[in-house]
Amino acid sequence: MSTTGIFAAQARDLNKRDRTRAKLMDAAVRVFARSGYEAASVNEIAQEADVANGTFYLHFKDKDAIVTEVAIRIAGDVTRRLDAAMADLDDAVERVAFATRQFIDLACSHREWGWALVRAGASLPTLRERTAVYVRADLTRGVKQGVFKIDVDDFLVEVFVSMIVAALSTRLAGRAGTDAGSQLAELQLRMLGVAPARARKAAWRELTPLTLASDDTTPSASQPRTRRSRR
Amino acid sequence: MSTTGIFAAQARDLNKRDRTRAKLMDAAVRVFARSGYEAASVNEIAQEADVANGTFYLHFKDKDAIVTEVAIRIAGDVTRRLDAAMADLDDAVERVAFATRQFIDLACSHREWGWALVRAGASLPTLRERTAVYVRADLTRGVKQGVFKIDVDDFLVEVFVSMIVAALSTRLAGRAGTDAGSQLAELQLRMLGVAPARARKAAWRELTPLTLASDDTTPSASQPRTRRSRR
Amino acid sequence: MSTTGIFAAQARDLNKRDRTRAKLMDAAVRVFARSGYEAASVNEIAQEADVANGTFYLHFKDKDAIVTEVAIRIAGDVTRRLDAAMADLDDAVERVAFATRQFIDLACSHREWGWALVRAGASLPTLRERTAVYVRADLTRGVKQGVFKIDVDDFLVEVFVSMIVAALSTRLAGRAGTDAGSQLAELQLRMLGVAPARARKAAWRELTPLTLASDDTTPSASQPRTRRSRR
Amino acid sequence: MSTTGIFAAQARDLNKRDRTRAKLMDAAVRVFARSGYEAASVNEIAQEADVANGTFYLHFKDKDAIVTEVAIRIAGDVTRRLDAAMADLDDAVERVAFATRQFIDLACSHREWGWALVRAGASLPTLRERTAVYVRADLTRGVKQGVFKIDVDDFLVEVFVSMIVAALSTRLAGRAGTDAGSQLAELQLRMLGVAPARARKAAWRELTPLTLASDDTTPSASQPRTRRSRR
DNA sequence: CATGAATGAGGTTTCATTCAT
DNA sequence: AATGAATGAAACCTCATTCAT
Repeated sequence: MSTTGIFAAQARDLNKRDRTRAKLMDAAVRVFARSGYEAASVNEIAQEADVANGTFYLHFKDKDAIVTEVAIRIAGDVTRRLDAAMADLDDAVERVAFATRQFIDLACSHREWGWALVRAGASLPTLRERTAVYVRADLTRGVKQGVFKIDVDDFLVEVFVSMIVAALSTRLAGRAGTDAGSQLAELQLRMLGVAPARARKAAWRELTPLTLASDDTTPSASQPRTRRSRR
Repeated sequence: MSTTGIFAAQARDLNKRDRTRAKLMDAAVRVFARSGYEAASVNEIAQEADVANGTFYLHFKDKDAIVTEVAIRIAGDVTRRLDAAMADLDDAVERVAFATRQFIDLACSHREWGWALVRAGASLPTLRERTAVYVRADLTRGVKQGVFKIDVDDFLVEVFVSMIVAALSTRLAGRAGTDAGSQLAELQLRMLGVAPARARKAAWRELTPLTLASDDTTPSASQPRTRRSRR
Repeated sequence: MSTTGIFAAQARDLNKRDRTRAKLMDAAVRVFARSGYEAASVNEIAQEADVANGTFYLHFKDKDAIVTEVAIRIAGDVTRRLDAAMADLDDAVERVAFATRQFIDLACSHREWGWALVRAGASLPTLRERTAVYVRADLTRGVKQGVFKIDVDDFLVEVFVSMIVAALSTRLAGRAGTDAGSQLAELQLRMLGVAPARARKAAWRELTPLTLASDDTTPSASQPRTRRSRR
Repeated sequence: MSTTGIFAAQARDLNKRDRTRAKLMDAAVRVFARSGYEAASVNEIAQEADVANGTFYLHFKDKDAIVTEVAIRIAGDVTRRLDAAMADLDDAVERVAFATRQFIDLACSHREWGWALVRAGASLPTLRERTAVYVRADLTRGVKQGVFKIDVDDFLVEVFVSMIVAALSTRLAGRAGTDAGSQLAELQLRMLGVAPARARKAAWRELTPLTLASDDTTPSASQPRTRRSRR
């Protein structure tokens, strides 16, 4: 059960068809993490999911389809999670620092989709686009609040997101420590025009780790961990 | 001549073997630019180079070999070019701004290898590593000069390089204008801790475009183009 | 039915996978018979078996694998058959004559694997080794019975087996008659030191032809053909 | 000079064309010995001969042509050599024993063409045919002299030659000692109907080793070794 | 729904042979 | 004569996808 992937956990109570579908998606994430999108083979995914290869095509039109689906689901899960956690966070500086750090930590605590993100991310425009929306919103908010001295455009968003992916990759590869998120957040805030002292403070503030909803499904009251101290 | 690739241009006067080799390398760059490294096939490269498929193997063991060779050559050409142009530039702020901007402009004026860099860069560790050396040197220089407020480590270098690639990608895709280099340089300098005003000034200073040596080699005294405004 | 190969006949009642595998093995035997091992191509085997080329690789890693499998199966079938038929034959002279003759006749009545043996035998060390065990046993038996005046070693066994293959080859090529087996057996017995008269008698004794078990498996009581005159 | 092949040694004084041709033939022998005929590539032969690959085709139509040529030359050299050495040997028993033993010893002292014989012999029908003529002559002689009790036909000759090749192979592989020739000769004589005592005596008689003419070319009077004691 | 054998297009790689130099 | 780069047919093998069960 602990080795069961996120999607399977979420689908535990659904019908068989959906459970098989979820098994395939989890398998895909693991395989993409291992080998990247191009090198992943449908057979490998099916095998990893412990179903016959033909079964794959009952659930997905082709390899592209599962990638897209996985990307959408991950993006959805994560942004929903982050969004909820930041609901009462108004300050753009804090939001950006929080989102960057939590995203990196989240991806690192689910190494498989962290790697999938890094290894297959290039082939997942959907993922980048969906993420970009949230990034852009927070950057714009910061401009409106007068704390970010930048023009928010595609260019900036792209650069901003790439920094996160680069940080994630370096951290997953073990070439950065657990405070990679804080380091990056500080760099990003300075880049956006936030005063160094303020950037540092926001980036290194104590943080309660998030977990993906799925993990909670298991026991019930065991995790009262949505309580985060917000400034 | 304009359709002839860089390598072929450089090999114009060499023997047939080397000219074919150069044709293959130019073709590889075009194909990588078009489809990325993974999707590129040896046959496609050979076809693009207008040689028989078997010919490829007279020159390179496999796809990896040509990619490595291409990466080494590009990295060599570019860093040699940039290095020479920055020989008498001492100020780290100016160096970083100059290098970032010229690199992006250079890559954009050789769209094919610009795209190859973006599309296949992940599979070109050699390229990243070789580039990283120069980046690190300038970042360290800035720290020593007291203008950068950062710790220089793998993490920072990786993030820094990723920003350049992201900017390049956005610009090549037409989602950023010709001043993408300046925009990015400004962001980077602020990120490194340079005062905003100073960052802006260095990033937007007038600049004489570089060209790759190859294009020049032919005529001799014709280009007095090492004229760079020095602050 | 007569064009169906031995393996396919044996696999008639098995599942599809095994039947395809058997078809491939039969095809391999035919192709090896036609062109020898080296010249045989996987595609040719697949084509001969009337399956897609990719199908080959679902069943065998490469040409080596199928050749080994075929060799093991043939060696198994034949030695099992001969062994059973000689179960109550104690006299080494009779055993050697019987085995040599039956082997050659058997291989000639299954021309395809006879030729495969001859054409690909060199690449079937497994086959030679497995056969050698039985040969050696009978030679040793003869020495113990005092009828063979030889040292039994690798050298002798190798020479002995080569004689059989040479005889088989000549007979298959039509340059020897149906009594090639007897001729060879007589030569071999004399070579081993058996008195000429005794050699001749054993080598030319009337003989009931054997058939490979496979042909029988299907109909049950229909073939009371295990009637062999035992001396 | 000692590493120079036989053909090159023989061609020392010829014109350049013939020397190159000889180098190619020597190289072919070495390559066939290493890898067998099928696996040998023209490029490999050319490289071994230290000439450009295109040069091969100035001398031989194709791979088959050089094989045939080599076979003819070797067969010629050897049979000429053996023939000369047996010129005054009348007794068929002695001739057969002598030829078998000298052939095996000769092939073993020129390991390269010994192996070439074994590895590529199957593809050298010419070689077998040319050898067969001499074998047949001696067998027939023995029948006429009343010492061999056999029918001389293709079948017998084929078996007889195969025994020699098998013995040679076993010896080259190191699985038989230096007296393999004698062992085999004794077996063959018994097989042919020679009385065991006589067979043994002829097969184990003291023997002066032969060498191929080529080796002599080098020094002059140093080898007065064509003197063989003949009974 | 699920299975898993089979398909076949398309990739990789080798090598006998040709041909411009 | 010799060179050696280039050719292209043909081998090898993988894998997305289909289909009979």
